[in-house]
Amino acid sequence: MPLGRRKQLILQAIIEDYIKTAEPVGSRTVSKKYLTNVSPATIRNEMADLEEMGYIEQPHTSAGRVPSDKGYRLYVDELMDKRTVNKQEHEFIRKEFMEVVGEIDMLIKHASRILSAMTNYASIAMAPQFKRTSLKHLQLIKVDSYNILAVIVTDAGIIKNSIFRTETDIEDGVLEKINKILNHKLVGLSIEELVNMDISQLEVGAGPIGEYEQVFSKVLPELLQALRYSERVEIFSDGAANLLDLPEYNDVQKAKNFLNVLNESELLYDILNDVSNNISITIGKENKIHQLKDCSLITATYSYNGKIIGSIGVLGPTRMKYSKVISIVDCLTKNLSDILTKIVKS
Amino acid sequence: MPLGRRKQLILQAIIEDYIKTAEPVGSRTVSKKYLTNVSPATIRNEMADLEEMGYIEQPHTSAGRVPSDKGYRLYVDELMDKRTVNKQEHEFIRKEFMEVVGEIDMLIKHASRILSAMTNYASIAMAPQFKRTSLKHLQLIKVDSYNILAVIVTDAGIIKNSIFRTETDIEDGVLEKINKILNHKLVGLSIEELVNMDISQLEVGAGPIGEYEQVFSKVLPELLQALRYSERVEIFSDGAANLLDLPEYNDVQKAKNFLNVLNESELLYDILNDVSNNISITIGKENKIHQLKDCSLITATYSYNGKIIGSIGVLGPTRMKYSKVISIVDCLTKNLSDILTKIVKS
DNA sequence: TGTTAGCACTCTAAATCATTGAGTGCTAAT
DNA sequence: ATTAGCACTCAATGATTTAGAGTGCTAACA
Repeated sequence: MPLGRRKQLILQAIIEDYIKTAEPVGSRTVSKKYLTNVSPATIRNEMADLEEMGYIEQPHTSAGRVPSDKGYRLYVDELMDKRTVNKQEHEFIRKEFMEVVGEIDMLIKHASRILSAMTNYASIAMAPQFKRTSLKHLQLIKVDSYNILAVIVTDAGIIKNSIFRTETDIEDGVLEKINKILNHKLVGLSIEELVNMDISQLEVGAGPIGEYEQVFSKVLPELLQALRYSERVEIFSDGAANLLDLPEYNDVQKAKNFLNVLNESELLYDILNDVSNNISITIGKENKIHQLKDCSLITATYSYNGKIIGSIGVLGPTRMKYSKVISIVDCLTKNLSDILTKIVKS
Repeated sequence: MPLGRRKQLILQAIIEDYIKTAEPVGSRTVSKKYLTNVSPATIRNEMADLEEMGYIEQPHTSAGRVPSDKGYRLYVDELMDKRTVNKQEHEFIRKEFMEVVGEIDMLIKHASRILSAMTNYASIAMAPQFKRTSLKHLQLIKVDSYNILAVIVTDAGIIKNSIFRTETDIEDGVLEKINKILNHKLVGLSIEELVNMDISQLEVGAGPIGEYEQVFSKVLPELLQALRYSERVEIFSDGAANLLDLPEYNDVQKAKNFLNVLNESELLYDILNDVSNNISITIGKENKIHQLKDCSLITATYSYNGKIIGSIGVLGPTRMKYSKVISIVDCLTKNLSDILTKIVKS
């Protein structure tokens, strides 16, 4: 049953007023501020219908109405005005990204900070997923007689290091050769392929490898181990304190719940990892994590060279400024993708 | 004026009871639970004295007494029973450290997590300060025609990477030579020395350098830049949510203040950086950061090969379980130092 | 002289109660 | 179909009371 036009307007009014004020919205308010040519009584009737349909709820008999998750969902999908970032916001994002230097993880961390600063909600971000990138350069370095450092460079400028021991003192020249061979064989493969690779397949390869087989059989497993270990991805979050300003978190217990989630990298990883669409919006109980049943989450992916390598998002109350947040998240991830792609190309 | 013995006992009783309960302590309580052979009236007299001397305070006329910062200070310095970690705790720390793998920063992060889990307060930690370590190995790697990756390995297994561009396509052989020269000249120097080094001094050095001067003059500044940039040290914190369980943070505003401090890496860096003694205890208003005037901070340094390279600490209310926390922080940093030293040697 | 019992006094926290007002649902009139 | 009118509900607010924990002081005591 498609909602009548007036019902839509009333629902929209209720949601937008509630987003602003966090107070239940009464018929009088709607009539005065939003639908000035309709009387409160009429609106009351409509509201009763909307409640019956499950779009709004009443905290108690003598209070106004509050949007339900279903209401927010309709709002986001159909009712809301979809805005884009304004000039100042766009400029702000651009500027903030200008002054970033250093490792790529720091760039993501910074992006997270920007996001929480601009939205006044909490933000979470996942550093580029190593496994989604592909090998660009690999180098084994002899740090001292018994320690070898593997340096792995992939797409998007991600660099990983791993130190491991060997019992035998490998000659510089040999390592040099091994480096050449490995790079020749492996560069261009995705890390995911590498990790699942059958080592033996490589070992029985063509000519020159056999010569160093001993060293290989020592070094390769360690290298794969390092690769596997690096699959773990850093998770950042920022702006948790912002939420304490919101009336819904006046209850310290709720705030604590929330903070606990933000500290569980595993959980956040799960949240950020199952993002497939470009922008994903999760409202209240739609959330898999039950601790977040009063929260909404807006995430978006960022990519390198058109390939999705990570995601970043905003976590706030269901009473969220959806339109604003969506536009900001969208703009931010686009900028982020651009920068990532540029950094490496330029 | 040295406090009389009985006054000491009373002060100790008040502090320990207050640490447990967070409720002002009355004369009756002290008489009943701690000094059973002294009447409440007598204790009242003593308490009036203690208050005059500034060791305790009265929230309001008809309440019990609460320790002042000065009182806690005396308690920590002279009154408190100095305990050490018990077997379970010791075992717990040992075990937790066993299963750590991966980068050194992760080790510190994990240490921070252990600390907050064991104490139920918030913990902060500083990753090893790059500048306090010395160069072990340096390698420039050609990633592709125009990008060079500098890998810097120092003491305690710290590894830093930096990618930079060159306009000229440097030959592999040349880079190889430069690596040799740089390592020969620079290995063993502390990063601090390196950073403050006069480049020209190196450039006009003996024989073989001249040959590659052009390349050198391109590469060295970038390298120094990378070193300087790496001086920034990662700061971790954990367990902030623990504090929300404490009655003193029932006030959301206070909690927010606190969280904000924990998000300001700069502030935390300052806090952790000015640690000179092995263990340092800062109580309430002794703290330089005014936002922490209701908190106590216990920090300790950890070291590699006897050289201090970082520190880690616990942040909680002034009503902190000093003895317990001190023993845990002490044990943890000792273990950490051991492990750091072992990792690299073994 | 140090200690203690007794007592009046203070002040917060909790409980109780009345009041206010925002908002509703229903009915009847338009 | 819309709206004015009205009785009703219920949370929030504030005033008032009560209870009790704790103090300081005085006077008695060892």
